[in-house]
Amino acid sequence: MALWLMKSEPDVFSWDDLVAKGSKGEEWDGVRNYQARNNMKAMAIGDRVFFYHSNIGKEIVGVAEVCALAHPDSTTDDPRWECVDIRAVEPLPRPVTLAEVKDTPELADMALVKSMRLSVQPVTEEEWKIVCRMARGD
DNA sequence: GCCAACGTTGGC
DNA sequence: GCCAACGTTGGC
Repeated sequence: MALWLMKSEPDVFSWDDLVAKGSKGEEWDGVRNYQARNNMKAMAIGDRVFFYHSNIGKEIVGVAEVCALAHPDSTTDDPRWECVDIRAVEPLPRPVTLAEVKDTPELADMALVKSMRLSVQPVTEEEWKIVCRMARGD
């Protein structure tokens, strides 16, 4: 099972919006970046995804999972763009902010810091564990 | 709201 | 195929 992080501006689509979609989840449409799309094409059902609020909050707020493999993006006729569906699994006990990630030397290589503008990015197992630990507050 | 970073587009 | 122009993302 692979691990990922997806960004959303919460005033457009927030964690609460995803929770409200329930077990059917939501199509992650609108991505128009090849690297982000390639990451989605590499996803498998059940892959875990950190849900990150960009712009407002700038924090990782919850864990979601992939519930549909990459399929054509329904918001465009352009066959290049595909997307997966994700659904909420659980909120983090406490959000982990971008500032905290930046203050954590072990997370200096996270794509969140290094590839700031990439909206769908891989997360290593190590990074995942560290963020989860921070979210628990230990 | 500004602007730096960076990806994409299009002229040559 | 290069690179300047342009558009978008996202932190501040």
